[in-house]
Amino acid sequence: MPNETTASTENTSLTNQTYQRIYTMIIQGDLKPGVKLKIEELRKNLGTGASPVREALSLLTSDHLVDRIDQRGFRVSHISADGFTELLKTRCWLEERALRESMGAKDVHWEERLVLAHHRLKREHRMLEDKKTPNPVWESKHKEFHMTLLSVCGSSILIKICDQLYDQNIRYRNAAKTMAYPTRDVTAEHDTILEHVLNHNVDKAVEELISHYTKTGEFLSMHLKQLVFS
Amino acid sequence: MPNETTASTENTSLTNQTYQRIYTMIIQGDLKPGVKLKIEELRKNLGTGASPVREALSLLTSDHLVDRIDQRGFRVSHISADGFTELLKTRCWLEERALRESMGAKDVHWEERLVLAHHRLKREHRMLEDKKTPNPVWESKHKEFHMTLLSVCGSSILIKICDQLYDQNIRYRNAAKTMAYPTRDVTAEHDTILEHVLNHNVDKAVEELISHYTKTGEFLSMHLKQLVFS
DNA sequence: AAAACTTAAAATATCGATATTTTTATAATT
DNA sequence: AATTATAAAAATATCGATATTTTAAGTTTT
Repeated sequence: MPNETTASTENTSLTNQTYQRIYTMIIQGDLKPGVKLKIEELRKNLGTGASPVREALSLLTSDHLVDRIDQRGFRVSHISADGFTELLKTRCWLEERALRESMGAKDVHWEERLVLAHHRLKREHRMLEDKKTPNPVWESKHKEFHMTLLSVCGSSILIKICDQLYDQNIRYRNAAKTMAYPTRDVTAEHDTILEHVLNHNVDKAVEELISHYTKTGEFLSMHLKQLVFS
Repeated sequence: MPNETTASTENTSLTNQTYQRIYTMIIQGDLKPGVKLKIEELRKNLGTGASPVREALSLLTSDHLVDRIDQRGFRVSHISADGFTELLKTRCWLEERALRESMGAKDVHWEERLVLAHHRLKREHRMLEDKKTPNPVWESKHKEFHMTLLSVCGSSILIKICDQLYDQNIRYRNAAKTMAYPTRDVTAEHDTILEHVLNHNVDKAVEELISHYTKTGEFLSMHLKQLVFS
C-alpha cells in the first residue's frame, strides 16, 4: 500500500487502521466499484467514529480508489473496460521509461536484488493448494519483482506512481474474478525479462516487459468486457 | 488545482474552501516547506472547526503538498534542490511521452485549440505593470498552453499526473522567489514548439519542449541551491 | 556528562451531538 | 403524463468537548 506506515494493525491511529481496512476491501473487491460509502454504515461496521472514517476516505482519494464529491459524500471509484485499457496503456508507457532508466544506471547491486526478487517469486505458487484462490504471497512477490525492475530509475516520484497504478491494476484483476492468466507460462516470461536485463539488452527487456503486460491485459480485457459496470 | 470542484469559493463545503485556501498558501509559499501544520492554529486562522482542516490536509496529501505522519500530524512537504531536479526530470520523461502520443493522434480540432491557447498566452504579459510581480493570468494561460499540448495523449491518468507535477513545479518557482526566466525569450520558445507541432515534426517538438523545461530548470536550480532548506 | 526516568504541557486523534444539504417520496400544477 | 413544488427522511458536514499520544523539560541514575 502506497501510504503504508506500519507493518501490522497495531499501535496506529484509528484513521490509519480504517484506511488500511477499506483499502483492502476495495482492492479485493469486497466493496464493489461505484458503491456509495456511507459514513454511518462504515462507522458502525468498523466500530469507530465518523472522523476516522472520513479522514481515511479522504486519504484513499490519493490512491484513486475513492471518489469524493463535495457535499455528496464518497463512493468507491468506478472501473470500466475502457478504464482498464487506459490504465494498462499508461502503465506500459511509464514502466518502459522507468525500466530504461533503471537499466541505464547499470548498478551491480541492483542486479543482485533483482535476481533475489526473481528467485523469491519463483519459489511461490500462483495459486493456493485448492488451485482456486490466488496465493497472496505470490501476489506480493510478483509486485516486488516488478517494482525492483523500476527501483533504480532515479525518480522516486515515478516509482510511487507506478506503485499506485500497479495496485489499481490488481483491483481490475480481482474484479474480473478470473484467476488471472491461467494458460500462459507467466514464469517463463519473468525469466526472459530478467535474462534480458542481466544481459543489458535494453530494447529486448522493454519489449518483453510490455508484452508481458499486454498479454495479461488482453486476457483480462476480454473478461472485463463481459461484466456489467455500474 | 487538480481537485477543483467549483470555480469560486461560494456554495462549497468548508472542507473544500479550506482545501483551496491551504493549497494556494502552499503553492504561493505563504506556508513554508517543512512547516508544521498545527490543527489548532489553522483552525483559528481560517475560522473553522478542526474537522474541515484535518480533512483538507488529508486531501492535500494527494497533491504531495502535505505530508501526513501518523499520530504526529501534518506538515508542508519539504522541497530541496535534489527534489527539484528529480521533479524536472520526471516531468520531462512524462511530458515527452504525452506529447508524442498527442501528436500521434493527429487531431485537427486539437491543433486549433493549441493555436488558440498559444494566442491567448501570447497576449498576456509575464509580469504585472510593476515589472516585479508575476502576472497570475499569464501563469494560468501558460499552464493551459502546456496542458493543451498533452491533452489528446489518450490517457487521462497521465494528464492528471502531469497536471499535478506542473503545480509542484510552480511551487519551486515561487520558492526560488526569482521572477522566473528573466533573460531568455520564453515566448520564442513557445512559438517554436507550436510550429513543430503544427508541422507534425514529432522529434523536433519534443526536443524543443524538453529544452524549454531544462533551460528554465537549470536557471531555477542555480537559485535553489543558494537557498537553505529546512 | 550522558543516558534513562518522570512528569507537565502541547498537540493529535477521536467521539457524540447538531446544523446543513441532498435525496426521496408525495402532492400539486400545467 | 410530465413538470414543478413541497415536505419528510437520510446523509453529509461541522462543531465543541474529551481521550490519547507525543514532545519537551526537568530530575535522577549510571
